[in-house]
Amino acid sequence: MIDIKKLRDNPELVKQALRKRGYDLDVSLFSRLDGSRKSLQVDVENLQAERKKLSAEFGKLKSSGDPTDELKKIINSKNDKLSSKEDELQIIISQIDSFMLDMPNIPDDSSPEGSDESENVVIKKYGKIISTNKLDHLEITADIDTDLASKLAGSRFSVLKGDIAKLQRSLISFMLDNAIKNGYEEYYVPFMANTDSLIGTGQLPKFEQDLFKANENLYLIPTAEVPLTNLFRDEFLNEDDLPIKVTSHTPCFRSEAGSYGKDTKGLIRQHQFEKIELVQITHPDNSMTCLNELLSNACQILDALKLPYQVIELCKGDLGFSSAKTFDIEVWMPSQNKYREISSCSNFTDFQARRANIKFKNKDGNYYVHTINGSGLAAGRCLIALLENNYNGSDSIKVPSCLIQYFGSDTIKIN
RNA sequence: GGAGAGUUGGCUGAGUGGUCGAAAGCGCCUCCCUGCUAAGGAGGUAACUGGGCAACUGGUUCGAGGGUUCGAAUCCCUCACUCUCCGCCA
Repeated sequence: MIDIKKLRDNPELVKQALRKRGYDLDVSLFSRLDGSRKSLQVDVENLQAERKKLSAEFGKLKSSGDPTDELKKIINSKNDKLSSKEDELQIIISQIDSFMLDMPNIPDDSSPEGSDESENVVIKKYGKIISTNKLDHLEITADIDTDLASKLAGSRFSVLKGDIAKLQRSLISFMLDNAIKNGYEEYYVPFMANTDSLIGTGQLPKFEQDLFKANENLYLIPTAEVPLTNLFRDEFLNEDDLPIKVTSHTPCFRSEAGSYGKDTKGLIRQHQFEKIELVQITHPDNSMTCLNELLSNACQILDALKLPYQVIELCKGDLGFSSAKTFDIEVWMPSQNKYREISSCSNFTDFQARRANIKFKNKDGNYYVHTINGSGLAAGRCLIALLENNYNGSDSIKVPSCLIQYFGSDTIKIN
């Protein structure tokens, strides 16, 4: 949620900033709503103040034994007026609330201009593309079984067997240990989240169709960003404790509504996948520095795995709903002959902090923190990148040296 | 699943119809004292929000939502959550 004061004071400025990400802000609707809010609120508060005074008088009359009938009549008629005004005000306020909740974050000035992904900017390339392998991960190993998964659950699920399952587990352990080494505290969290949490991080109310709903108030998490960030919801944090760095490995669940026909084969786009998430709760003064640190924390994984990748900076038009600035890390997928997203590292500035009410106090006042997060990394996609890049073309896959201590061997034999 | 207790400020916790946005303690801030530190003393310190250039001045909020009442942290109803005991269970 953006600062409503900013919107009141500079609606045109906000409108222009949001236009760059393709959002058309209805300024006249907002000023109409906010105008009615203002006059109604003044009326309501005046009536409330009057009632307070009259009720106190009533109490005095009552205790001195004087008649109260006349005053009661006056108060009652004021109350009638008050409650109808209150109802009107309530309606306007809830309209303003949903207006604000539907509005995306304002892009950071430093994000490149552009209207869609074609205008994203490559800012770093790492590693040499050496694999000439054309086989995809399903063709390389039979131990990734999507047919079996469809018997169990349906399309967009997978069953991993034997060394492949173990390799994914090794990746997860390596990534977590790396995060811990970088100062993140590991958490184990619920894989379901309530609506307040999902509103806090920005998935609700706008993107309900992307989530799996378990019951009236519970959803499967689409990313550990949700539980990790909401650990701090409605908290006052210690300014000296910032930045707070936390991490967790969780499965992530996405309905992938609207992605029919996209990435239908293999593990690229699944309803359920494993991910290590990095989250930082930062001081607003240095959140961009923290974002760069988090980005390099994520890149370290691919460096260690020796997988070719590139980092791109999203242009304003391609930013996610809650983000002010985003770097995507894309790993080389030989079978597709292109880079695919394996992490998205974003600075949400105070957007999530406002929704989730995460603040710190110092002697000058109360301030919203900034929130930063990114995958470090998506384990499923990392697994297939590893298989495809490290396949020897016939019968084995090389295990990178950083994983050997977890996996227990330097090669995977395949049939 | 059964029975009971609870949810109050940054934290602990008192408060059963008006004098309560709320005692006390902790924490924090300012000052005094002290060679330094510790201890001690004085004062200050909830959040959100409206109006106003400002000084300032209103309103809301005691888990959430309804109700009773001139007036609700306090009484009634519904719901959520937490804890304890019993049952069941990985």
